[in-house]
Amino acid sequence: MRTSQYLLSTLKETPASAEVISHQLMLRAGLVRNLASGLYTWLPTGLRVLKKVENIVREEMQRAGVNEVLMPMVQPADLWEESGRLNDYGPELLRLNDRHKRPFVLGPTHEEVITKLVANELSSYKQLPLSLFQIQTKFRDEIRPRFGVMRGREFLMKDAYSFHLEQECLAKTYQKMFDAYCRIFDRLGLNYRSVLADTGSIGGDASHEFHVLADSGEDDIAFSDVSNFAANVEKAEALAPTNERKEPTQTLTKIATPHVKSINDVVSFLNVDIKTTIKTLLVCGIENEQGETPIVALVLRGDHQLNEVKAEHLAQISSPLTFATDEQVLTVANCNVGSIGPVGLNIDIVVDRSAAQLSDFICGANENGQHLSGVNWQRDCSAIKIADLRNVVAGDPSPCGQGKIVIKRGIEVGHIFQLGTKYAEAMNCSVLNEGGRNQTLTMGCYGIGVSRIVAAAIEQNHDKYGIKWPSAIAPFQVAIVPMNMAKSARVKETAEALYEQLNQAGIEVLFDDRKERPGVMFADHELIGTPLLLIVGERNLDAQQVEVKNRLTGEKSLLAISEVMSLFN
RNA sequence: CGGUGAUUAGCGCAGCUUGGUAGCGCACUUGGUUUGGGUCCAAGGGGUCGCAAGUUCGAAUCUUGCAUCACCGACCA
Repeated sequence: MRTSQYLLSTLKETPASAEVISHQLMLRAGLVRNLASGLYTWLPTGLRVLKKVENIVREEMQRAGVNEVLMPMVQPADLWEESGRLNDYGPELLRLNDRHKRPFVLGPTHEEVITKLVANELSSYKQLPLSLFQIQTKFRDEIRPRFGVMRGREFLMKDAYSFHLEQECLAKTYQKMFDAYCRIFDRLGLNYRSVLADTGSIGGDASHEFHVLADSGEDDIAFSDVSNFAANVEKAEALAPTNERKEPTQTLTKIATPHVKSINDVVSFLNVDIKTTIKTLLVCGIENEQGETPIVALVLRGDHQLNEVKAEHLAQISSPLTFATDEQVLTVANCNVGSIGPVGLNIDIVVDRSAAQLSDFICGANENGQHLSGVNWQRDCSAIKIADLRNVVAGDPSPCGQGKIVIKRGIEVGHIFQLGTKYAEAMNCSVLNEGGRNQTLTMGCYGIGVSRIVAAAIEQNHDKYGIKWPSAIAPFQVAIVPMNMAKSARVKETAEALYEQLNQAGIEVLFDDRKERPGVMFADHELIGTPLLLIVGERNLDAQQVEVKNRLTGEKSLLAISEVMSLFN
């Protein structure tokens, strides 16, 4: 490709709307352009990278024996009615009507469509197991699109689905997919980790996420500093303290705490250690037969944070987690938020393991402007349940039993689930088994965020000059940068000959034939991140040499023109 | 969904307080100059100042409404 025929579209200045480095560089290097919130056009350079990622994913899926299909992005709402997700999925699901007023949705994922397909196509256990994948645009009406293509509303995803008669077989395919994912991220040249994940609303038995480690990531990952344990913080268990709870030494005392509303207020007003305080959160429970929603109290140590996923998993808590309204709080606790405490509270109380370990602690008194000190479980408040409710924090013992927790940020680029029979049951997806009986299939699903990987790769591979592509996904393998080609016939001839030769060899080469000063060209190619530059100039032509510059290492060396092809062996 | 801020040329911004129909840098066009790290000089093109209404002789500027974009929050005990 010649730059004179190519939409380079690099920018000198950073558009004000771009926050993270990958978004800034994707705009500056001319990879994408914003159309509307969360919607992006892929320009030629960006599309080249996207296709590279896509092809690596495709090759590894095929190697793992997964069949490629392509399903519609627009799906009948009926299908979603059938699976029950039309209501469950919420406002992220974009709904629309066709000219006949028939309801449709834009597919945020394709479990319904694929399960329906397989239900129609398969009839015998002999056709199992079967795995299918597609690489396709998804649409999720994100509450807050941000960071460019990292969290766009429309994005490219590889989604795969496997179908099995037995859990055992699913587990095997799951492992195979896990291995395929490792190969994919290895080939992409990314620094990634597989981590234990929550199965979320999808349910199922096992789930792993694949995260690219980067400070701009939106997820917290908990690692052990000793073993290879890694889990999403949503999932990581906070172990119960091992030491015995201390006996009460203080008497229960009410203290006036005017205008004290938050834990931080309590700590500074009373000048106490935050670890001697607890906070009480009121949330909605499961609706009972009378159609009433009971309120449940969740109790945490002051310095700990509620893990919503863990809370939602509790039998008596409604999902999604909903906090009690101010009116409900007043009814239940006789006070406003900020003064709630477990003592004397006449509702279900679930206490986090760490909070349950405290003695002589401080909490709200269920009376505005009042707190209690010297509070002790059992003596002052006995009807409690204990559960793991909090996020792990750095320094906690690792749930694997070895080492301490370290927390790092990650960008979720892959997620695999053992789904079980949820969709197969809903969509009536079954085959005849060996005994001639109908048997519902069990499923796995496996996603990779193809467009997100492009952004994640940049987060991990850049410097102050621009992008440093891992060579597997670079838009071009090499750029020819001629010095003053307009004035030097020799330079022009040499550059043209090299271009011809590289093209013949099938190497992706960008020939910078613009009439620009050297500095402009160098800056553009460094921004775009082409791994190799071939610099052709009068200076080295007498010796029949070109200069080779490596974008990743910054190394420069001279190479005989006749030896250029040796760079690509 | 809540809060905050923004919207003036392709991009980055100034002008608004104190109303008199727009300016800077980059980019772009033309000519010259320069040519191994974003040359320099000169001339030029491009904006119904997000949209709508209002106040006024007169609105980018004041008022109101709307739209879009961005950031923060959605943990409050």
